[in-house]
Amino acid sequence: MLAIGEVSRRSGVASSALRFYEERGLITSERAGSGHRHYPRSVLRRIAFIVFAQRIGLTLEEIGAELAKLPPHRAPNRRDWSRLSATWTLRIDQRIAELERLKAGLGDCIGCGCLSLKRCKLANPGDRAAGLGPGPRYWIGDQPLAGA
Amino acid sequence: MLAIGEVSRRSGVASSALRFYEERGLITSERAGSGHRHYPRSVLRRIAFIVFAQRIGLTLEEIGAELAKLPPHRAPNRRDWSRLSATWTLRIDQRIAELERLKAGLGDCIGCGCLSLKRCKLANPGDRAAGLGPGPRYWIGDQPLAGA
DNA sequence: CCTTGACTTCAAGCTAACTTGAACTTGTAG
DNA sequence: CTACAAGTTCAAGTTAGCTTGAAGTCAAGG
Repeated sequence: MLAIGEVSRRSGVASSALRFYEERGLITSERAGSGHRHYPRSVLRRIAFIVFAQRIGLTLEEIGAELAKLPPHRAPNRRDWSRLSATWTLRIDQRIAELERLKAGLGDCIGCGCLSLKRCKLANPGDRAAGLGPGPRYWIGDQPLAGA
Repeated sequence: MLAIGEVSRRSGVASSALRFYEERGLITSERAGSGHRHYPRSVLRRIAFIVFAQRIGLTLEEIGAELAKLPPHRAPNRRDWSRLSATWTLRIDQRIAELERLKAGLGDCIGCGCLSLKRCKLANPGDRAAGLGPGPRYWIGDQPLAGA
């Protein structure tokens, strides 16, 4: 069992962040009689997952949903983890594809002045990986005219 | 010359956002006697640039710095724009490379439980494209032990 | 002239993901 | 026993990128 400071040092994630993750239900801890948190070693793998997932572009809420799929009362094994990461691979590929499209569009769209909202769909609408807040962005594929 | 509502409709960017961009120096407007903003058509291309750049992962501050490189008293031409986007291509490639590393690391690191801070450097330290706030993240390449 | 809608400014609010500070308790070393 | 580091909770602050609301102005149609 590890104290919060120990986990923080080993993971590189601040203690305050760990408490925050716990509040959000991403990790759990047992409490000593004193009230101090104690973590099993396996929490480190869980934290690694969180950090990787963030880097890929998932929100903490999404990450929480993924983690909830792990077996509740058993230490996750290799297969459990790889099942989760399978969906990531898809997301990563989608994000890469979007970046490739953006790259290709740099010359075509900004360079040439093609600002037609109909022609210039560089990104797939469904992608929330880059999570840039609300508000329509026709150029990035939000379908300005079709539909509603 | 276009009114702010017109620019908003054509670009898909909210009027409030346009005012915000102006406040941050990303775009400029002329004022009618009434105080209303009037934009030249060229502002649309500038806005397109902003939207694309955000999608790639640049902050508004970085975008402002890029836009500041455009000729001040002349409408930017194709070459001007492509000069700017040249640096983006590099960023995009770096980000793609990071995503590829993450993808490759999914199985290796989380799957197998390799949580060693020394071995598990999946991302390049300098990359701010994903901009996930402060705090060290050893696993993503922040060099925990070397250096200070 | 009156209404309506588009515009103005300014201040405050929002979300995500944390951090920071205050005030307090616990565990350990000397 | 006394320090002091490390832990606790809770509330409030931070940054980015806007949005929303209040209060008021301006322009065009009837």
